[in-house]
Amino acid sequence: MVTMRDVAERANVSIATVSFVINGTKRVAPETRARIEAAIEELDYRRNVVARALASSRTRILALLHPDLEARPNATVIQFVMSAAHGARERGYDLVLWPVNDDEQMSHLLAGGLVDGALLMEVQIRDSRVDRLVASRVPFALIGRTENDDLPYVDIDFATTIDEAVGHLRSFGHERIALVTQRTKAGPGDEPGRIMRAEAAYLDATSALGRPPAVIPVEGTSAGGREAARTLHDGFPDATAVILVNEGASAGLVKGSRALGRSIPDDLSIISASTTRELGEMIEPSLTVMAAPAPQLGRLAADALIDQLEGVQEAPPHLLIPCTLVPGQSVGPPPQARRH
Amino acid sequence: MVTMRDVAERANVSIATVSFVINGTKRVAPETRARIEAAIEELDYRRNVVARALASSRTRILALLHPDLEARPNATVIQFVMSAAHGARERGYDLVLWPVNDDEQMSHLLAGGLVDGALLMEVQIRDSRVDRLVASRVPFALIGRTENDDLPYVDIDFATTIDEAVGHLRSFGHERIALVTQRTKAGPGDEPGRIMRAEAAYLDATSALGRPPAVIPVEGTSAGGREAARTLHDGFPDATAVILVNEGASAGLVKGSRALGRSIPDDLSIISASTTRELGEMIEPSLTVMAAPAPQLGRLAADALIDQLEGVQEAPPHLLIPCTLVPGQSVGPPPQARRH
DNA sequence: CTGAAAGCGCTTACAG
DNA sequence: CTGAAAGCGCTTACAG
Repeated sequence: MVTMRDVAERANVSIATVSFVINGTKRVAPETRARIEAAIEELDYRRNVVARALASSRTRILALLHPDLEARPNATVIQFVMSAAHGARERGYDLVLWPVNDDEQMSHLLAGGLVDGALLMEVQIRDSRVDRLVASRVPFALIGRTENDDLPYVDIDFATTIDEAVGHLRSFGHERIALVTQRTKAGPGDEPGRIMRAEAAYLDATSALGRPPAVIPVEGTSAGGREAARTLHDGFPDATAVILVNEGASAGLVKGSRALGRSIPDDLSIISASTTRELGEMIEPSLTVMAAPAPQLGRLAADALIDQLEGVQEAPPHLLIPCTLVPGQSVGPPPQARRH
Repeated sequence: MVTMRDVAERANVSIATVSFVINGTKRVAPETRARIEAAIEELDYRRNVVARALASSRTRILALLHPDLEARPNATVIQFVMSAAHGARERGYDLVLWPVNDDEQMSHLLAGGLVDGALLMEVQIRDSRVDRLVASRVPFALIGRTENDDLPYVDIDFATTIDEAVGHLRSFGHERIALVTQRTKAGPGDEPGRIMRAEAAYLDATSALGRPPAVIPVEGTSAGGREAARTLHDGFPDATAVILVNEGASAGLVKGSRALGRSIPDDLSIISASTTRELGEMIEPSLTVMAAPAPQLGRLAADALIDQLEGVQEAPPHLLIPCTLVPGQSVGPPPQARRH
């Protein structure tokens, strides 16, 4: 292994000077710099990142803390992960994946000094992991939000997203609109913020319509989607449209509704919010979706955290981005409107 | 920050002894050990992983090298990633995500000394990244295989998988079976091994049937799937069944075939090989799939690599696991058979 | 069974 | 503009 010492000897300088040119931390005479750069080139030298980390007490490694899902993570989660990894790499940082469900284990990992900062996914309204993070003194950024809006975060703007979805349906004449959400093992209050915020926005919008709300929480699976179709059919027969905030149940809702003899969109219009375009294309009829800005958000989260680590920024970042409407073939006028 | 020195002072021993009990590297008198453990507990000491890495020249970090996909990685890829991260963590290793397409950049990262070993995904028959990996002297395991079978790998057994798929279709009476593969930007020969191996197994099986082969390479997207439906319809009208080795095109093939007036499975039977159960459930009618052993393979790859690093193993690991048939509703008897 | 000491390969005040 | 030296927090022969 070629070390900085080898380079220094070959260039006839001290290792300090080599360090200065590699890091650009001090001005070095042009001729000296040239000699050093030549030596680096000739020896094919690469600075050891571990030694650098120890000496500078900066590892340039970030952790991505995510629940260790027995269930399959959905496509949106993946886009977060990949774009965060990419964004980090582009700025010279590495991203380690920490699949942890246990607060204790998380604190342990954080205390090991491997990472300079952490990104936390699947943040809940009340989230003990966030308390641990704060206590660990490791800088972080949340992907999602808690009740406490002061912490640095990056999140989907669910209020705007749901408003737009409702507006889209209303423009077709729908007034009775149901909401399918995701059931969590956690009790009420500990659910992911997206569920609570989407629900709040939905309640707002339906109260404006003067119609009683219809909220149906199911599992994020095909079976959950079919269950939602049944509940909708039996419990809310007057609903002419439904908005999903449950990626995994989307396909099941469509299949389940059709199995119950309801044609889409003739009998029922469907919008799946906070998901991917690809999902919409896979389903028949093509689903109208609100595409999540996951690819941007992952990178933004990484950038926000790195800015914080490098002292580039002023205030803690608070970024909210709504989903984008991607029309498919699952939304049309409600049955009454078509009859007239 | 509390260091090993703090612990040593509090327990009245040298830091060497503290190191011995933490790592279990040397026997220590029970009373001494107890004093040290108490001190660790009281000070809530956590060994610094960076210092340990530098001193022991073992970072306990693994890299997961994967292409930096502009396109969305499919569900199977994700399962690999997540299970590899989980498997690594369980053995005390961290997994960093390295989205790299450029060989040069890969070598650079490898030379930095951050990782003890690497896992390489999306391996191609001829793969310059593998040559770089070998040259870098960093231990590795492949997820997939090159031509050179001597290197350590973990892979899906495509030959067996395709054989089973063909067998399943033949048991329903199909004789004319087409294969839809994935088109790659790389030239022939540089495609992912799974395509070549699946194709070879398919050619074998169809030659046994005495029928000319029908191989249709398309993009791994919904549009690609629809294109495959058209090609199949126009170019191979006598085919009564099709096997996909193209996860992303599965839904499009179903939608496209139905759009062309072909009922599934009445007019055309479909099996999607090397994908997830979830994909099968999402599609209407439910797709018969060969579920990829991705959740196991990711972990096995991590285990194989770690065994290698820790000198636990004898020979380089060569693990092949076939996909599992999960019957859906997309396979039935061919039209001729039903007519009789 | 325990300790003193060298060393891992860098960065960074501090001098000059 | 450059260098000598301390130090980052550990591990690991080597002695005793």
